[in-house]
Amino acid sequence: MSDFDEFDAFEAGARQSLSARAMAARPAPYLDDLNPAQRAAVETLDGPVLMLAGAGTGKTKALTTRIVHLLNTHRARPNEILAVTFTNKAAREMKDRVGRLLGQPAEGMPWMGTFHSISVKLLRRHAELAGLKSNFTILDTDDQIRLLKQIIVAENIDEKRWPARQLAGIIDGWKNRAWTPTKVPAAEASAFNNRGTELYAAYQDRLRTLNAVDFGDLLLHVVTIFQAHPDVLEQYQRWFRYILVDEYQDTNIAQYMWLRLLAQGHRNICCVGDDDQSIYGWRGAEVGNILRFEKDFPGAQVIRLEQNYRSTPHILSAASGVIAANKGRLGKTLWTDAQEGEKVRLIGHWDGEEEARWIGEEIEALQRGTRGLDPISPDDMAILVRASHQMRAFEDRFLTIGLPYRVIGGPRFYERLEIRDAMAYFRLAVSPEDDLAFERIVNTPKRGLGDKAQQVIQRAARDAGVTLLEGARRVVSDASLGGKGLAELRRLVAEVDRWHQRALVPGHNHIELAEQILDDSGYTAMWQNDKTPEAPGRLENLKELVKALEQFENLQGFLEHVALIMDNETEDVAEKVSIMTLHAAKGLEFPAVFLPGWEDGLFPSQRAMDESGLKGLEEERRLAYVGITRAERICTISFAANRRVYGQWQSSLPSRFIDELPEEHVEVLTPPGLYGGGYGAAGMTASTMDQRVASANVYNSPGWKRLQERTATRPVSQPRESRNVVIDLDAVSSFTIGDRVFHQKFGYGTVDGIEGDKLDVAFDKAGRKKLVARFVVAAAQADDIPF
DNA sequence: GTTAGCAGCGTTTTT
DNA sequence: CGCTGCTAAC
Repeated sequence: MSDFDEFDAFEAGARQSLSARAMAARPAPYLDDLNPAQRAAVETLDGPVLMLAGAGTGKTKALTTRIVHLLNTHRARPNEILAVTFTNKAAREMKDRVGRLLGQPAEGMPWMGTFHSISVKLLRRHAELAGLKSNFTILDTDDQIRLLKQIIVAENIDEKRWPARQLAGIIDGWKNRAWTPTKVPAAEASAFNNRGTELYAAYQDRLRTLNAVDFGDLLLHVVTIFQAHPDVLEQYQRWFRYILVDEYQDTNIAQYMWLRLLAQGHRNICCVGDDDQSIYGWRGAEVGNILRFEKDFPGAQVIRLEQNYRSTPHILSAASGVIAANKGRLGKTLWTDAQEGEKVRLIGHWDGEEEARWIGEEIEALQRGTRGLDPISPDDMAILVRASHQMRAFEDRFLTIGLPYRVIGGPRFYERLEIRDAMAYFRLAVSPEDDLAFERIVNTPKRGLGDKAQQVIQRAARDAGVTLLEGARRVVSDASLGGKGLAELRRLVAEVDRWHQRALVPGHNHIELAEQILDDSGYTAMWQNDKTPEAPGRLENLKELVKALEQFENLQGFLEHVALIMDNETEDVAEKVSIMTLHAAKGLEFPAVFLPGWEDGLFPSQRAMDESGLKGLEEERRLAYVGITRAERICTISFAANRRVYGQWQSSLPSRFIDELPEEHVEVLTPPGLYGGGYGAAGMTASTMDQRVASANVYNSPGWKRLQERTATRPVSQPRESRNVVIDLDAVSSFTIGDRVFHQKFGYGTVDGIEGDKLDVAFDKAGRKKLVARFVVAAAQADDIPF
């Protein structure tokens, strides 16, 4: 049954009257679970509501309980509630929790999802109003850039000086502001060498021809349809009795307009957010949306959730102290009942390597339980960095000491080359007219169909006004192409036809078909024959892709799903420390959090300050706030005086955010090996330092001096005599010098030396690394991962 | 058509 | 320093 069936019946006048108001609300035991503010947020159902929910104040609980309350009081039926999130993860969590509260799966809530997934649903229904067919394809960033590149080249613009990536950024920015090509203000006319708007229009034309949309279009088309067709808008305004929005501080202008238009009907819109956690301004998010809420929605009630259930008072106060330096906040005062706990710990290091070393040891100490603290599992610890390149130092160190870790947020599954290639094959099998998919795979694997051959196909297609596949068919029958390429092309066309025929059969085995496609096309073989370190992993990923198909009825359903779901959740069981960016950490919490790299220029990032001035600095400060408030019990901030940046040593001052930490909530730790003499003291003069950083005048900065004044005498985590290193004799003895080995991250290499449980490996691509033996396998084992 | 070698560059990234 | 992406030579 379509999600629109009931909606259509409603539009036809067959809606049953909601007996809600006549009916007494059923008992609501779920309300007893809430604090007064949460309860107000749940029970204030009518009219606009802004729920200002600080970090760790039970916002999701309030939001989900509110939905349950709406249902329980019969204010709305499940399909009349529009509940919008940003991420699929958040949508999933909301569904789960509503289901749990209801005691049954929240299946009947078709309008609970991300901005994008809901927009797709709306746009498929009204595609013709945007000049599209309802089976349009959704391009990801990669396709988008390839398309723009084609346009730029076609316009004879020097792609070097004016890269497609940049144009994509400009166009995205415009779409985020809900500007169609004709609506781009004159002030933007100089964009992209004065040709921005013109190329934007060309790009939109091309998308329409391809029956495709990019991510920005999903929102933009819906907004423009609503604006141009009040009758359509009105239906939805009437249908959605209650609207809920999560992470409102992250909405951009287009999303804001989308919401405003829909909310004009019943005016029951509840936005949840925290202006202090707005960290996506650079991506088009407008903090202004949340700051302006009361003006935008007159009569709005603002409910503050301020009781924090996550962190200790010291951590909370430290975070509040930092964020207090921002101007123009709506303002909240977080408080907690929790026990005092540890102060926020602050430590300076000589360089980035030492910082990584110290954190590694500290993690092991926390894991064992030191200084009267209960042991903390590595699963409950996280290292949050400003920029992903900071992760490397930790990975290197942790590999050396054998500390298991996981990196959150790396390249995502569906963005990987091999997955995108495979998907292009599937797309072509489902819709042979998908020219972008055809282009992608026509010479992958190599079929001797290079630029020249592809030009011939392009021309044939354009001349006849047909798709590339049809163009290719003509080229084959005319034999307007030479030798090997022609034979290969003939084969490819025949194969696509065959796949398509099979894909059309209702109830066909799509998993078998997918495997067949990858095998017939030679794609699997391509990676099997590839001897680069990545190849085994790629085959593994392809296997996973096929496995993912099991959850769908056919390829089409799968492709539809994947276009919007780009997440990569691999649940692994081992206890591991998490390493991720501060951005990726939003919404998460950990008993122990490490915040390294608090140096001016790195954090706050120089670039953010240069490009966005005070606005940029304030966003960085919010990022600091997000970081600190991730911690439940232990929060450790650190910085390094020296760091290698792009191969050059650079020294920096402690972050200005460190100065903003209220002293009474901070304990300054002394790094091992430095206590006694202290920082700046005689033993650390330039003469004994690395000459490369001798000119740095770190030790006279106000921040450094203040740091010293605060320095407590208690040193922590001194190098320990007995480290609980378990030497895995099997692992040690299973390798000898000269062995070929394989490592998940570094690929293939040769064992060069063995010291205890550590191997010295010269990797083919990644260089020399010292790492614990159990992180590598014999190369022969990695060679034949079957597909 | 493929590949080696070099110039250029270098936050954050929910969909 | 190390990666990406293009040009120039096989």
